[in-house]
This record gives sequence, C-alpha cells and structure tokens, in this order.
Amino acid sequence: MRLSQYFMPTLKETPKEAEIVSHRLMLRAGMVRQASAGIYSWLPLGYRVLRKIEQIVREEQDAAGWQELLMPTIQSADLWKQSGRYEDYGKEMLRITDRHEREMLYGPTNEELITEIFRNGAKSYRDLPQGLYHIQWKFRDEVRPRFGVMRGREFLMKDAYSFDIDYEAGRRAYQKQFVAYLRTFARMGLKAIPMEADTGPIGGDLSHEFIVLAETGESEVFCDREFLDHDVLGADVDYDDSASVEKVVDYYTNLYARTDEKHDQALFEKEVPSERRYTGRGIEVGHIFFFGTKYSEPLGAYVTTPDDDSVPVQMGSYGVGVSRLVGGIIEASHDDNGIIWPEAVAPFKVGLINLRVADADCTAACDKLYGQLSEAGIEVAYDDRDESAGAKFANMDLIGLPWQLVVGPRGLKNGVVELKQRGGNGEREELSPEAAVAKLVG
RNA sequence: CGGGGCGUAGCUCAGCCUGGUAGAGUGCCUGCUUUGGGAGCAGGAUGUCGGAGGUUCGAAUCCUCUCGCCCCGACCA
Repeated sequence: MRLSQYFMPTLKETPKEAEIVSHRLMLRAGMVRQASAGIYSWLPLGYRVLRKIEQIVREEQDAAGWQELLMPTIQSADLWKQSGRYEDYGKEMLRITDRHEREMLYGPTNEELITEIFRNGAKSYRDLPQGLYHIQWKFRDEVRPRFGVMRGREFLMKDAYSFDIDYEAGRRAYQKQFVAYLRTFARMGLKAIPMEADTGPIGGDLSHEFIVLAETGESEVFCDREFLDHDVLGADVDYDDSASVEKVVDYYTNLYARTDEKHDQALFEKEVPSERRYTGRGIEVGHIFFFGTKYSEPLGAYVTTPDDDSVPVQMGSYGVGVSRLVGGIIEASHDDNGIIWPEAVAPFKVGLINLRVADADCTAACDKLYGQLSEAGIEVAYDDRDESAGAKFANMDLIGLPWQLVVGPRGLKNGVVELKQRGGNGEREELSPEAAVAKLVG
C-alpha cells in the first residue's frame, strides 16, 4: 500500500478526550475515530489489525473443534424473558421497539439465542457434544464507557458455547477452550495468564479470566513469576486427546494467579516463594465459564439419553474481547514514540520509507523494493509521500510496523539501505537492497 | 448512578472574571528554498464560539434551560 493513497489521518497532537496510552495512540495513528461515547469507527489501519486478531481467534477456535456461525446483533426480547435476564440485565441492555411495537434488543451476549438454536436442532445424546461460536458486535450500554476501545459500549466479541451430555464432558469442553485461549493470546505476542474467577452459583473451579499483563491495566493481579516463562505454543496439544489437553491446563492452573477481587495475601505468601511473587496490573481479554443447566433448563434445551431419559444439556460459554484486544496489545507493547506491533497482528509487516521522493534513483530503488516485497506476499506500507524525512520517521514509529526499511540517496550511493526493527533497540542494519528483501521474505 | 470538569478553526488551546469588529500554535493550500528524526521563508483559506431562550444599544463573554464529551468513584468482555 502506498501511503500517498492510503486513508490514514495521523495526528501530531493527542485529542484531549483520550487519556490512556492505547486510546491516544489509536487516535493519533488514524486507526479509529469516535462516533459517540464508547462507539468507534474503524479506519483502514485499525480495521486491518482488528481483522488479524479476529482471524487468529478464528483459527484457534477452529483448531479446537468449534464451528463458526453467525447470529444477529438484534434479538427479540421473548427469549430473554424466558431466561429471566430481560429483567436482570437492567439498563445495560439497549432496548429497542420496532414499528410493530415489538420489544427488541441489541444483544449484549448470546446465550439465549444459541440455546434456542441448539434446542431446535439437537434432540438426542447422539447429537452431542457440540461447540459453536461466532464473532459478532455486541452492545452493552455502560454507564461510563472509557479507555477507548478497551471499554466501549459497542465491541466485537468472540463468544463460544459448548453443549454436553454431562458434567465430565462439559469439563473437557471447558479445558479445550482454556488451551485454545492460551494459544490464541500467545500467538498475538501477549502474556495472558489464566486467573481464577468467580463461578457464581455453579461453584467449582470452572471459571477463569485471562489477564494480559500491562502496566496500564485496570485490575491489580498477583501471580507466580513462573508463568512468565510458560510457553504454550511450544507445547504439543492434541485436542482429541483429553489427557494432553488436561496436562496443559494443569500446568497453567497449579500455580497461584488471582486478580485483586479473589486475591488472598496469606495464601499468596504461603504458596509462592517471595522472589517469585509477581504483583502488577493486567487487562482482562478473555473469560470462560461453565454454567451447567442455567440456560438449558429455562429454555428447554433437553436431550434424550441412551436410557430414554430427558436431561437438560450442560453448557459453558467462552468470550474473547476481540476489539478490546487491539487496545490491550498496544497497552502491552508501545514506547514513547508510538505503537510496537507484534508481527502477528501488525497492520503491515514492513514500512518502506522513501527519504527523497524527488530523487529519481531513490524513488526507483524504493519502487523496486516495494514491488519485490509485495510479490513475495509481504504486506508493505510504502511511504512515498512528499514529506520531510523526520515526519516520515516519526509517523512510521507511531504506527508501529515491525520493520522499517529506510531508503535514501546517501545510502544508495554506497549501495545500501537500512533495516530497523521497531521493537528492537533502535539499531539500524545497513545492507544491500537484495539482502534486505531476502531477510524480510525469509 | 453519585462527584468533578470541558464544549471557540481539522488538532491543541487563549479570549470569558471586567460585554464592544473572534485569536495563537499546529495542520491545510500556493510559491520558493530545503531534505537522514515531526524543516525555513513568504503568501493564503478556514469558524452557525455545542444548541435554544433571555438580559442588553450590543453577548464567545452575563442569566436560564438543553445537548454532547471527558475524568474520579460504584459497575463491567
């Protein structure tokens, strides 16, 4: 993409409404614009990142055996009255009346709807287990939206649901999602630690919040430092082998990790040696829980068993805040100059800077590099605008692409271009254009 | 939902107290000069002063109402 043709309205100054760093940087980098309180438009650069995150989430859900579907944003109030949540949800639920005076709502979540879909399509234990998910916009009419996309009213969320015949099977589904979450966040370059969460009326140990460690996080967290060295991507996971899955879950649950709500200082000190005690801040990016028959009973999602009994299905639900992750990743990865994207979610892999557009040789060299990299399938943001060098550097640092390929007349005279890694220590490597391409492609 | 604050140029903000022809920086446009970390000079365009009422000869400024947005707290993917 040539930046001279790209709609990326960056800002030199920070709009005053933005307080936290991810919000400031997203506005400055031209990723989003606020449409109204807690509601954002995603501009091309931001939307690219959102889609990358969404795709990683999708791939890991698919790998864990879940099937994607798509439910609507607008739902009928009827189902919510059946589950009792039409009253319980309160003012957070955006209620709408259509032209026929029917009560509708903009879905804050989808347990009711998915349960209805399931009950209409599955009647027997033979139809189980099932795992379904979708990635859809939700709306919760927060009293006080804040932190940009980290806590908007409208947000993109992946929510998955499991349907099983009994508790043990439900537990296995839960564990698969647990592992899928670890992999999902790790692929985005995040340290996400599963922490015990309230299980509500169900009890048991089947609820975890996944917390990304970030200085600017909203909740205080306490955990064993050992977690920082855990590597789930290196683990050999076979989702069809429950022992393999359980092994990973155990590895991530046998050490202390709690948010301030659940924190027990005495227990923390007892279980974790002082040098391994980590206290910091974090952002909740995922929440999984098993809730048994909470919805299947009132909504009548029953299946027949081999003995010809009729039992309500055991369910769990598993959420990932997709749009929140965009902010969360920035909170966890930035410096004074701007964003530092992990490569897996970066809007482009390489920022190609043409330092002197007016210089024919320089521009020819840049055009060639742009062509070669693009042909090799590398996503390149090519800054071919007629701007000063300083402006280009500052802008490229701001949008945070992993690699900067800097081409100027001075270097070209010596047959070299410069390659800089955004997240690195700022050092530039001088090498021939061919070598630079080889390095970026390889 | 309690408490606080802010709405003036695309962005950051001054002007308001003490009413009298709407400003600066930055960005934008034009030209020239520059060119390796948000360049210099010269010229230029840009506003229903959030909205509605009111007071006044006269309102960005004073009064009333209203809308929007932000921050702290309580609440949340």
